[in-house]
Formats: sequence, C-alpha cells, structure tokens
Amino acid sequence: MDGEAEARMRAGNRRLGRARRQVIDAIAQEPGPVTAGRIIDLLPEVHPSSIYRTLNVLEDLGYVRHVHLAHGAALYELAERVSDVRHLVCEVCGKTTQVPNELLRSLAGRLHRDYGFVLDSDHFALPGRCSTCQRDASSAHHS
Amino acid sequence: MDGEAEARMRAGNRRLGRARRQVIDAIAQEPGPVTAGRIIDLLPEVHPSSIYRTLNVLEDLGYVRHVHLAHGAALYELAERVSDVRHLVCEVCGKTTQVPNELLRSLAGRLHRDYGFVLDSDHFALPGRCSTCQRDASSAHHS
DNA sequence: TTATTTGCAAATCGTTTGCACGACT
DNA sequence: AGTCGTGCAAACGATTTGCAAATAA
Repeated sequence: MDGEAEARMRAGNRRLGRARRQVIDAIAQEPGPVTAGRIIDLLPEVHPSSIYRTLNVLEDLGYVRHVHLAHGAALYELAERVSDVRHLVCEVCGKTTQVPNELLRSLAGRLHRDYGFVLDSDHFALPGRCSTCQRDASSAHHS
Repeated sequence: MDGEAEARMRAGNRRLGRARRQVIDAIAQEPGPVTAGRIIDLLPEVHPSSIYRTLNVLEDLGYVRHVHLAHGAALYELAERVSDVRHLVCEVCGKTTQVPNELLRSLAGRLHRDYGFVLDSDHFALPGRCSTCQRDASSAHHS
C-alpha cells in the first residue's frame, strides 16, 4: 500500500516486520499529523513499544518528523509535509495550527545575531491560546 | 528570613509549616531560576511532594512563576524577576538564556492578528541551540 | 542461518494524588 | 478543636529499555 516508506526501509537495511508495515500504513492513511497515542489506539494488536520504535526508525530514515507539543505528547507527520511549516498548539484545547515558517524568520534572525542562539522551531510547537479558547475566562489554568 | 512570601501566605489564608518555610528560604537564597529537582536536592529532609505542592501554592499566590523547558523539568523563579523576560533553552546542554520580551512582540502580534492566536511565551521556553553547542557536529540528536 | 524485530515487563523522568497522621492557628 | 499541611506510597503519562522469543532476509 506504500512504496516510499518501504523503499526507504530497504535502503537503510531495515527489515519489514508486522509492526512496521502496520505503522507505515496507519500513518499513510491518516490525513494529518498524529500522536503516537493515536497510532497505538489504531493498532491494538501492535505493542506500543514497537510503535515507538518504528516511529523512531521512520524518523531516522527521514520519512517522518516529530514536533513536541507543549504538554506531553509529540506529533508525528510525513516529513515532506512539514518542511516549511511551523506549529502552534493551544494549551487549552490542544488544537494545532500550521503557520508558514517565514513568520518566524525575523525572530530567529535576531536571536541568532544577538545571542548566537539557533531557534529550533521545527521541533517544538509554539504554545498559546487559539482564538476559540483565549476568551474563555475559565478558572483553571493548570500546569 | 523572608517577609514577602510569608505575608502572601497569610493574605491567602495559608498556614506556614516546615516544608513551606524551607522551600521559601531555599528559593530566596538561590540567585536565579531553579528546577524543582534542585530544591529537592537542597532539602533532603522535605518530601518531594511537599516541595511541588509548595511551589504550586507560591505560584497561586503570585510569588513565583514557572517556565517549561523543552524536555522535562520546569524552571521556577520569583515572579518579580520574570515579568519582562523570556527564556531560551539549549536542547543540547540545557543552558537557559534570558531575552527581553520585546523581541517576541512582533511575532506575537502577527500570530494574534493573522491567526487569533495568543502566544504564551512566558510559560514555555524557546528551544534551540546555544552558541556553544550549535557547532558541535556530535552525531546523536535524541528526542 | 543469523541478525534483526517483536512483545512483554519493567524502568524512566517529572510530577500529581489519595490517604492517614501530625501540626499550625 | 478543627482545619490544613505533611510524608509516604502509589499512580500518572509518554516514552524508553533489557531481554528472550519470533521472524525476515
């Protein structure tokens, strides 16, 4: 069902077992970014540790990338889809939004120039509140 | 040894037990931001859960704030010191750097205008590589 | 055949929680 | 006295790890 990922597996001298085939298919069938937890739910017959291991292998092979959300889980997505996109994550509802990398360029430039700091915005989402949640004066801010 | 924190405790109808007194003193004596782990190490006679609980109380009272670093631990600091400062954290060596909030203003403004997204940069550090670590072509990128 | 993958159980790290006891006010 | 703080042990969520059994090449 997938050529690309399997080709990369072979190119990297990796074997293709049950777990890997299933994880590859699951990711391919999802329309957008997924958490490992989502894949774990989708594949109850594959052990979580194998799912994490496969995700890591796929990342080594350059087939997927992951972004850390503010709390907890990471989001995995096809590498080809992420190149020029950065992520916002709502701390309240967890919704993620993609924004063009270009938006961050000037900040990244200043941090680099003034502090020698290379911003790694492709590996971590920017946290905040989405338009829907920002107004909810709900009491409980946790974490 | 401290007036401010204890005054806030009373103002908030909180009692002052052993753990709280010790945690308050420990934070006051540290020169800069600390992780909970640091305080746990400094106060072996106070149980970790009490340290976390005290930190939460102090945060409720507005005496401290915390910032999540990229991986793992959070950094606690006196609220008065953090207001106009944002944090960079090096993914490699863990070093944190303070930068003026103003640096982020234009990005925050655009995210708000274009996406209705309110950036919460005072609650999360910006991850990347510091000047020292960015050049180290060391192989292992974990996480 | 034989190195690699897999499943499982257990460990990790930072933090939170339930509960009974002890102590602040 | 009575409420609130404390220590302890156990649970948490996301992820990693060691190891032995299963399997792709």
